[in-house]
Amino acid sequence: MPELPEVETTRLCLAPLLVGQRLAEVEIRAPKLRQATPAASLLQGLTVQALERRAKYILAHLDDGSTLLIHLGMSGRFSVFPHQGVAQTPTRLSKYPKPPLAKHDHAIFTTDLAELRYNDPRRFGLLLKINTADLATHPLLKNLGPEPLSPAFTPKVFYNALQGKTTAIKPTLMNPTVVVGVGNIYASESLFLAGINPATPSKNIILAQCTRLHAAVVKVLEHALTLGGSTLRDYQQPTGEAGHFQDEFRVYDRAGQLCLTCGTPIQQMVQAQRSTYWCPSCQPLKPTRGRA
DNA sequence: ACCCCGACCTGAGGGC
DNA sequence: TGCCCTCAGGTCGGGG
Repeated sequence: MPELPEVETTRLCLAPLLVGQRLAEVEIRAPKLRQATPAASLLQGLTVQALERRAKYILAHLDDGSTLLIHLGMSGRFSVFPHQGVAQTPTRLSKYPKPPLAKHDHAIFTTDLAELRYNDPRRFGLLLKINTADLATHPLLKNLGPEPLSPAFTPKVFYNALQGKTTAIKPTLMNPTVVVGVGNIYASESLFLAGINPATPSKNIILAQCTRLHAAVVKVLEHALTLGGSTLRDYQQPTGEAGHFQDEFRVYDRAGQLCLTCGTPIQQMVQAQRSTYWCPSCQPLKPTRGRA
């Protein structure tokens, strides 16, 4: 499910239920996800001091000098269930009473406010406890590029990252050393918005195109974030509500349907073993002059 | 240093 | 109904 808007939506929903709260009970049911999971005894009793996001990771800073690194993989999600009588958080909490534990509920965190369940059918996700002091040099984090919604991500920084790259721009957009948080949906959507063909070699993107693509990435991610991300199949916000950006898709998952801008059928191809969607008319392969 | 590809998993959906 | 194939929002590590 999770690209930046979905992960950030998840973080925003979890934060009021976790920050400042003690993990009174922790149950770890899967010994291994992408990597071995930490024992519950290493987490239980600790207090969450802050909940941050870096790329598609959620970082729960704990009061023993460690951080729980959380990744949702392809199919991970949280569900939250407030305790009865607990004042509602700013987000409406729709699922109550809580159902029995489900298949693939791999971790359960209980605070004074709520029960939070981490579920991930495909187990590409991650729960990893590391020393907070080691975060910057940790192999999973040290090579990450700029956050797309931060001032560090500028057209010039982006342009420089494309130089020398023969790889097509679409898989490059998904390369986290270039920019983080952009996955398969938002890569296709951003390229459509910028009018750039996804097969264009990255190094052939001229500065003007790069500036448009930079703006498109920011716009698409921000728009998706305001709509709670995209719900395909089973993704949901921790409250159980769906996101709504899927109703705004211009190309993703629309193969054969007509382009909403020009009426040309949307095309689908495979790049780096992932589906890419694009409009051959709005996103011509040859660089065209004068397109808005 | 870059680039490509397989691997890691489960489940849903389509074709026969 | 059931089997078999393909596909799915991500990332890592090995080899060229």
